[in-house]
Amino acid sequence: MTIEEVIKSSVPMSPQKRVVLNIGYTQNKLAEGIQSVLKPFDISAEQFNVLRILRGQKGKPANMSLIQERMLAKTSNTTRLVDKLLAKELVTRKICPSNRRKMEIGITSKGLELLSELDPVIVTHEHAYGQKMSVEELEQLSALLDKFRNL
Amino acid sequence: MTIEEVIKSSVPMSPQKRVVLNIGYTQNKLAEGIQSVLKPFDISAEQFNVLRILRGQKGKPANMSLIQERMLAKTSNTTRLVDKLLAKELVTRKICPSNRRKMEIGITSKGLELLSELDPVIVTHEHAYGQKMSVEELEQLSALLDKFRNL
DNA sequence: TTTTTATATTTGTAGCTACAAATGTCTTTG
DNA sequence: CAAAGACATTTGTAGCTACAAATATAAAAA
Repeated sequence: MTIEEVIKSSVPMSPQKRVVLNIGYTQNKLAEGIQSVLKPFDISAEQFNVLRILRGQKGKPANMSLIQERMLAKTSNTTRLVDKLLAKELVTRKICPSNRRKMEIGITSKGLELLSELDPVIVTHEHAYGQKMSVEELEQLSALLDKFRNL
Repeated sequence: MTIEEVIKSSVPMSPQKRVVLNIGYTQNKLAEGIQSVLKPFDISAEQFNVLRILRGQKGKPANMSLIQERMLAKTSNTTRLVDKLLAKELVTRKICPSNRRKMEIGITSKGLELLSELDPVIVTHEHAYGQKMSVEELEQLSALLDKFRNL
């Protein structure tokens, strides 16, 4: 389905507006998919994201602002996400001894195990999209998105 | 900034994954923008969306399922959005006389006035993006997004 | 050293989605 | 007609973001 068919609008629209709608719609579809893939594991997409960031630290503990910075969604409320992960024993949190304003967040082995279970499932989901496109087209799509954002 | 620079990941990733991330990031940026544009008018992006759908009905009242269907976000909780709009006197809601299970939602003149105030502001925001692209590139971007979703 | 300012995080409030269960109304069927 | 089923919407619960205000600690300035 093209975006035109999806919204079956009566009035014609500018290419800009069509792109804006199309990005929104496509992102919705992607998010729904991820969500349903994660659901059986009792973890939200955002919590999953935090776990991946922590794994990326390779042992080094992360503080809250580092996590926030990497989250793409400006003001995801990191405190409350970490609270949830803590309750599931997927992360640890302790006050940084050298600077007691900061927190040191680490991933537990239980957290790492969950991620290694999830990895293949997520890859499968991500690679379900764009199957009908060549690598060149995929790269072009990313390049056009980069250019689109460029104000 | 390219998406690579945004996430500064240490490991290389597949073109598919890069696109997935890029769509998410771009949509975030767009949503933030819309939100800040609507903020002074005390209306959320979702409420704005419902209002536009109602205007599109050109006088015909809409029932809840019609609104839901047009909302792109599968399960936006239409009841609660309409509640908010009702409180601001931007819409009307009454039980459909021919089928009392249904609701008839209409936009008030106050709602229409708000929309006509918002229209130019939104267009300006939408057209801020993609300024550095040709119409052909914008159309190509939409086409690639359509193709990407095509499972 | 005391005050001020900056930094790091948390918390409160309001709005949102996702999903399932509950409610109320119509329609079909025995 | 009455029960069973389908349909349209609402409501409850849990998770999420956005923004601002509050807290706590560290660093800088007077």
